[in-house]
Amino acid sequence: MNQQIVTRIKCKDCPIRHRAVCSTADETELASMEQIKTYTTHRAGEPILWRGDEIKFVASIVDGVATLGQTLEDGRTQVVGLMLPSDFIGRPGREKSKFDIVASTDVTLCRFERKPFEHLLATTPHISQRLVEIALDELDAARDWMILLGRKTASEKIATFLSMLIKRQHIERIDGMQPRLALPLTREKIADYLALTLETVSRQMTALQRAGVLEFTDRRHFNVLDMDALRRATGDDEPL
Amino acid sequence: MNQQIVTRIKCKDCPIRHRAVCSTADETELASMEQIKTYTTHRAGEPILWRGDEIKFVASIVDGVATLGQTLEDGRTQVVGLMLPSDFIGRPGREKSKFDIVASTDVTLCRFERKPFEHLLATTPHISQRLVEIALDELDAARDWMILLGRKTASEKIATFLSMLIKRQHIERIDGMQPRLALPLTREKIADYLALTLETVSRQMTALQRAGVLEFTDRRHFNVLDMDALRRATGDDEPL
DNA sequence: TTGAAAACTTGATTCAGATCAAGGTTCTTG
DNA sequence: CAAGAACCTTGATCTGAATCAAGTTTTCAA
Repeated sequence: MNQQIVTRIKCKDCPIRHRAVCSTADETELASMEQIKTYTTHRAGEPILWRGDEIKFVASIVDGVATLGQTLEDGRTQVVGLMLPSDFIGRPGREKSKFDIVASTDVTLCRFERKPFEHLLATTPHISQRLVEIALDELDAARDWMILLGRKTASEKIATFLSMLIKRQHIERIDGMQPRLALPLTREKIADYLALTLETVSRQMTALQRAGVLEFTDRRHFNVLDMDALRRATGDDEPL
Repeated sequence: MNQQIVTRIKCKDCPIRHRAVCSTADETELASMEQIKTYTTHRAGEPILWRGDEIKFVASIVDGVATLGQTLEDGRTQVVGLMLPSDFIGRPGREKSKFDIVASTDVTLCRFERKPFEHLLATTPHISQRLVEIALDELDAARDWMILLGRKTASEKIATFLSMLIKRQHIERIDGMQPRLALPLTREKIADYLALTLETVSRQMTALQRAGVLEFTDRRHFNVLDMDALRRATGDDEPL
């Protein structure tokens, strides 16, 4: 596991301070977290943790994108989670990872050894409460993804994926400007996340472009031309 | 919502006492839970909570089976969770349900008004710790289901579903006896859970019977004749 | 007890997306 | 900066499961 320890950033200057597992921690609590944290970076494509590995640490994603993946015995794979900045990696109270975690872009982690973190959890209600919220939010997200995997068509899947990226990266339309997005995954990884093939992903993205819904500036960047059309193309009811 | 209040059962005599959200509660804590609980029953087929409804209560399933479901705007449906005895329904801290919850067999719930339960959570670390465990276990289960929905074939889906039923109902093979199982869902609901059609579910079950893996005694009951063959038919790696 | 509805099975046909195939474009690195 | 490797696109064909169809069996209410 190729990784590199980088300079510590002060928690109060941290870009994910207000959204991560530490968001509800007060100054004293933050000080104890600061004690036990380490920053590491992982290059795009490198594994962070394999299925079956001992879970030595938990972490928040500070920057970059990682995938949580599953594999069947014959090699078919499914990405079961997309981890963006402020998301929490690892599971307190579990010895071994059930999933492969792979850096999809260059990733910076704010890492805690598992044992000290578990101690912190047991003694700091603010942090354990935040972790419940995070777990329940992820559970809702996983269940939303289940209807996508089970019942949506290829074009609905692509539209839902792109809408989700826009929503989760907190990208807003600023007076008339159309949102511009970077795809953090290759066509192949998008296919693994949506349960399609890379050919189908490619074709459906081309179709959305031809329909005038969006416009690719290069293979990994696009502008949304018609946000409402994209929303309608997801097949979803209005969100609650 | 047709429901019926039934006689209270004492917590210490409760069949799910050792597995539900109350499992780590001590005697004092159990006493406070006993204060605010109510038992209700729901007939097979009746809704317990619709998507968009205000969440007035949370509950443990004492007996029976309920489904958590999602619907797309054109009516396509996906069951995103199967709730068995000791499972927890509802989400503290959320105002409205994101899912339809429907009794699939007759169901008995041990119910708590949401607000008093949230108070209990905030003041009873044992219960909130247990709720984190439950949420994280459900998250793992949801992610396991994602690879089924995305990448498994129809026959692997059926084999996985039947294996899961055996595992979650804690049915053991007792000296040579083959496990006998009741299907708690109709073919149509199984199809909604596995993202298949009811016709495909029917055909694949017939195929497993013809292959000698299992044997139906009637439409809702079967014996497993070859547990190893069933396990192999799931397509999974060995579990960790 | 019986008639209708619900649940299930089996067969024929269709189709969305997979697979197979052949190139084109953009990175990477020596 | 050249060449190989990744990554992506587009086309032709195939296939697993959906859809359409026609029954049979079971359940349940009147």
